[in-house]
Amino acid sequence: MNATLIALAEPNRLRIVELLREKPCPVGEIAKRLRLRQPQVSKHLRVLSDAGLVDVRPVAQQRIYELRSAPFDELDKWLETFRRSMTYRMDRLDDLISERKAKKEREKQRGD
Amino acid sequence: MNATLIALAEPNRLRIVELLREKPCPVGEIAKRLRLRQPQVSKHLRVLSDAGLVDVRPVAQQRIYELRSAPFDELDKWLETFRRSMTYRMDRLDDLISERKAKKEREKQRGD
DNA sequence: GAAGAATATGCCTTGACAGGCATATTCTTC
DNA sequence: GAAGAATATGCCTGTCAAGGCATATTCTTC
Repeated sequence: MNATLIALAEPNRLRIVELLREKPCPVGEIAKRLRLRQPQVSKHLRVLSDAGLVDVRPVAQQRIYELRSAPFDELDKWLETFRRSMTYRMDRLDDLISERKAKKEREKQRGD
Repeated sequence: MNATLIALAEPNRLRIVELLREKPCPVGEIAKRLRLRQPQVSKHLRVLSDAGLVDVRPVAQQRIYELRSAPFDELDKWLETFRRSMTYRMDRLDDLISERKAKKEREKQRGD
């Protein structure tokens, strides 16, 4: 769970994942489409792989990366428990009010 | 979205969020229950607040922190589109592969 | 088996960030 | 208004991870 979040937190890795959401992709194409250097892409894919977010499949010299669904299912379950415990805050108005208060607080403390 | 993930990626912050899932909580109690130093807790809460994950409500000298639902709703939406495109992808996986091969063949024969 | 394509890895540098601690700030109570 | 509780902030340090680059590795094709 935490591993999944850590892997997804890095901006370029998130971009890679969102690209892979469309379709499986070889390293070179990822690098090209996201305008990243190939070594960095390989490293990011390594991290994603270690976290269980992607699978690799070799085709000739290429390596096709694709998303695994398991971690996303987990994340979904985790979110579900959250939704349950937060349903009592359904009214938007209450949210907006406390939001305004918090913002004021922050400004005040910064001496703005 | 990315901000939410970054905020959640830090292990102790994740613990704080999971604690707040139960009920709103003042800083001191968070520190005590998670066995963290108060300043670190305040700093983590600052990050969570900046990311819009929590709200603050002052009560006497205490500050009660509570989760906001909006970011989790967003995360949920994001995940939903993900699941959609992943099942779609799974169905068409083989098609995409042979498609790619065919494209390569064509490029090759053109002398690319 | 030599050349070249696609990818992975190792080393280095730098920036960001979490923890520790002291201290400032805010609020209450007397 | 002084004392003390609850919290925030500033500074310092160490660590870790991402980017850059060179190079190793693997596979294909001739």
